[in-house]
Amino acid sequence: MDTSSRDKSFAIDLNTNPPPQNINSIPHEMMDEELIRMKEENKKLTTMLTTLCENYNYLQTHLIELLQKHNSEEENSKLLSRKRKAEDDHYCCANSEEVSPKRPREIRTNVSTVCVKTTPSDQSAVVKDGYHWRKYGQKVTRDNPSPRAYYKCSFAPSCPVKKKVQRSVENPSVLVATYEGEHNHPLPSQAQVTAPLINHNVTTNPTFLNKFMEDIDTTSLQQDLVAQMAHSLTRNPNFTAAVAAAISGNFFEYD
DNA sequence: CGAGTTTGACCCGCGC
DNA sequence: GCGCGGGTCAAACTCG
Repeated sequence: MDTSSRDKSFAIDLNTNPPPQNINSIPHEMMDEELIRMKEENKKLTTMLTTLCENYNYLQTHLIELLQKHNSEEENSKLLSRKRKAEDDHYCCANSEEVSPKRPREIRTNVSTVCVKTTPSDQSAVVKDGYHWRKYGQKVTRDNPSPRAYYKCSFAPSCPVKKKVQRSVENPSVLVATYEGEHNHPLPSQAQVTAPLINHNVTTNPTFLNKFMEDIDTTSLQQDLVAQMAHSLTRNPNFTAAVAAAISGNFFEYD
């Protein structure tokens, strides 16, 4: 996302009155009035921002649905590929009893992929999702130089959920976590959850999403928005003067 | 000392 | 049948 272009679209003209030359000459009544007006304006801005975020979330959800549809269509067109055949075998076994007697084949139910953007300095392949995971293996796969880590849910001993975490080939700053199965226990802690880029079930190849999702990280966008607004507000001399007036007004009240 | 991680070995399915 | 590659196991190791 281009920040410079957003500068203009998010610029806010508060249209506040210019500050008087001598702040002490303002009557208290006027200061109070101004303070109330600023509070109302602040409330309006908060409402605007909330609406903006809601609209954004709605659009993101809608877009993910469209991407899922797009990917499933793409998958259907590759029926003869080798990998596809292997996946078909996996899924057909979910409905059949023909499994190996030595090691029962994994029944892939509820496979979901979650992409999490990490900071470039963060080299750990850890996706904090609130659950407790125990690493039981690591492999370097052929199609990706980054090692793939294998985790089992360790919160409940009987929990069948497994997780694979690997950095994206296209964008190493994006961690791709693949979850298999369903937790048979409640979420241990929701406080530790980091905002994933996608928290919907996406049974598709995540690489297509990665490039796109880089740009719409929820957390960073909200931070960007706040930064943008703060930047616009602090650059507006009328706003800074009004804030100064309001603050000094408060000081007068305490005098 | 227990829980979690590392890592080499092993298992198994698949393609040739 | 053989080799390759992904997934799992388990002993050794680390850490709090």
